[in-house]
Amino acid sequence: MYVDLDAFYVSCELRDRPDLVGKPVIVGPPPSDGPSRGVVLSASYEARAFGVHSAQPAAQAVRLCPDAVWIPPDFAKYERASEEVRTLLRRHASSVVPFSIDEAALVLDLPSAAAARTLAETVQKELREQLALPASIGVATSRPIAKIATDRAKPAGIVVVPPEEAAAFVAPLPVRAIPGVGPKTEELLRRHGFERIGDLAKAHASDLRRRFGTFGDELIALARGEPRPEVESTAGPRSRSTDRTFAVDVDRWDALEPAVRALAEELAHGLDREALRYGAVGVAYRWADFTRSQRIRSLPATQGGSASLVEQALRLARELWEAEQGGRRRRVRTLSVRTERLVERTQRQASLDVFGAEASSAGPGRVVK
DNA sequence: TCTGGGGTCCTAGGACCC
DNA sequence: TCTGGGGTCCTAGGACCC
Repeated sequence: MYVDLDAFYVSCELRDRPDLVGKPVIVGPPPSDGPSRGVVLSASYEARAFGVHSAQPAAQAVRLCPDAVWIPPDFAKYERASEEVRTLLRRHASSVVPFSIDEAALVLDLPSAAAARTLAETVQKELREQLALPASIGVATSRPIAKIATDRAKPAGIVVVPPEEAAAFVAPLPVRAIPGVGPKTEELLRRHGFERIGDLAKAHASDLRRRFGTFGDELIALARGEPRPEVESTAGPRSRSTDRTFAVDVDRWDALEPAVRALAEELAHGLDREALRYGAVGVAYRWADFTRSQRIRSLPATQGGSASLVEQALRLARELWEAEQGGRRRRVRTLSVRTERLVERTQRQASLDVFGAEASSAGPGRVVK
């Protein structure tokens, strides 16, 4: 059972501002703060009627819907609401798998489509009445089909796909409706004669695997409506990053350097709050032409704390910058600092790291007691 | 009319090892 | 004088998601 909260950020804000219910509301950088390079994060359905949608440049949304009420984002508020939702969902399923701040799947074992519908109605009603959050719900025997069903249920609807009807349900839909198929893959599929999901059901597995890698097998299973058990992962986050887009594109190292330092410190504090250590550090630039360059380096042992992160990030940022100065000399639009190969900070791992540092300083092949 | 700030997974080539 | 078959790790980039 896939649960997707409708216009989530806006819905969270409307809980505090009931006077705005029924009006075009946009969560994003308010135009009253001056021209921004930001985008719409969430739009109420009243605003969507004007053509406003998430990820749209704010300036464009202002033109489309000049009377919309803009609210600056409050991510801490949305995180709290998301946790309220998960707590509610856990009362109905032993296993709840969160996919994003506004989506989660309940893993269930139900006797019939009718039972699924009854439960979906209960969950939807509780979300609305207890948390004042509208949700769309899809039910199927595989996650991608449940998600597709949820998309068809928006807004505030329920779509249950019984297993024997799954293939017929997806067959007429365009391949773009498949989660994981974006513009590029859509075009590739179209060139191979796959327009609708039903076309994929007849394809040869080996053929699709050759052209689309491991994704080919998933495409066929989905098109044939095959059930797929949900695998729960207990792994923690794999990376953490933080980005800033400059108000004006930057063309001097002097201006870049303090920003790298600030982002690295911010990231380090976030990792510290989460009790995470990192095994690799990276820096990325998005250039004025919107392409990206990245440099990432693995560390000999995991590290924590802001001093080393700042040092590593500055070195990488400088390298990436000098490489560009020897070439196209583009300006930096967005700066990112990221960490990868994250591990939880525990007593045991901390002591192993100390061992690793001593061992390497003692030279290769030595056993340190 | 320009395009945020987070993330995940996959592929591919090179270095290196047995 | 030439060179197999298997593997891991690292880095860069691409596609996609909310």
